[in-house]
Amino acid sequence: MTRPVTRSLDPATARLVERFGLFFAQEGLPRIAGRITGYLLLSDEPRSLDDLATALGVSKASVSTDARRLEARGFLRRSSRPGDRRDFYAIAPDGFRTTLQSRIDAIHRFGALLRDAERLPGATRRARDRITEWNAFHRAMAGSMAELLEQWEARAEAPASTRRRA
Amino acid sequence: MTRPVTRSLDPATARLVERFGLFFAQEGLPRIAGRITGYLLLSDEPRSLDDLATALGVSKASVSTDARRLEARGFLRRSSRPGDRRDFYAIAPDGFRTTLQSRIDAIHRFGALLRDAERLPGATRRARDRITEWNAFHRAMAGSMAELLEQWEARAEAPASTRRRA
DNA sequence: CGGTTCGTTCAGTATTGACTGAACGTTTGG
DNA sequence: CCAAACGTTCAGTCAATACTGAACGAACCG
Repeated sequence: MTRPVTRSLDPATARLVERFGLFFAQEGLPRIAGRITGYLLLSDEPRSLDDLATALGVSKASVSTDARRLEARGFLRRSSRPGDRRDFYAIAPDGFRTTLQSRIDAIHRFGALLRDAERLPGATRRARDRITEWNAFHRAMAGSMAELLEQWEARAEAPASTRRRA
Repeated sequence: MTRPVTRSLDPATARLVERFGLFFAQEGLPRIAGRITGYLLLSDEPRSLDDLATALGVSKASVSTDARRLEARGFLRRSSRPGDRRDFYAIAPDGFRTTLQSRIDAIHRFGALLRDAERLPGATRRARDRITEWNAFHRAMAGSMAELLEQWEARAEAPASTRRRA
């Protein structure tokens, strides 16, 4: 059980994991974080740092920092086992929930900026109106995302039989 | 009319514009792009490249590339005036629309990745189910954003009298 | 035709950040 | 105690990119 990953991944998996890395990089996040995410998404059991490092072919230092960063973002969950000193990482069950929440927070921070811009003494009437419209749009967007979040949580709490798929 | 901006901004405006720059930088975009956005958001008339450069205290080269990049993203609109060889930039009226659309596209690209991961031969049942759930969530999110977009366009097309302000 | 005024491009610099190997402190087990 | 196995940290390297000044080409104007 939980056989350690001593060798690299098979080509097909490696290619897919790499695509995760590239996607993350395109979004401005470290590529290794993407690879970790892709690999853990396909892993059933939580993986240790050494597992991740050898499977992905990167240094343990990078895995340590990136995994911890992903954990801080709520994307991964760190677990430990009795009698084992290692840390294990797995995809957090509600990972996207935390991610979406941080996106909503960012929108609100931008909204605060817009609010201050709107109140600037030098702002003309037209500028104020334009900013107000932006603000309304962003508020609507944050609201829409928050609503989706609530619906999803309600769905997650519903019994599996009432959903299309578990 | 359209008096050129030969000197820097007043302190309060400059501070706010700088906050836009910092916000953009935090989101992984060039800081100057944020400053341009903030400044144009407060400007009534479109601004020339030289106006932008002197007002923001940066080189014209930077303003040229960043303004063009923002234009490509649909964030700014470039205009010209008869008898004037200069280009003028202003906030695009439907700027957030294009921005949101590109966000939706990114989600769909990620969805394609998840679909491929789901179909990976080595994937176990549990992994497949986990990925399916992720995919459903992202699809719901893209749908929610697209819906918001439609609603907003409908609102934009409505006569001004039915809205709070034009 | 020059000379001026645009915008863009290009080479170069500086800054940021990803990534690594090695060192470190801690815990476990002999 | 010692040695091995953890995770973290730190100095250093490397690549990407933001930003600049100067050069460039095109359009306009005398």
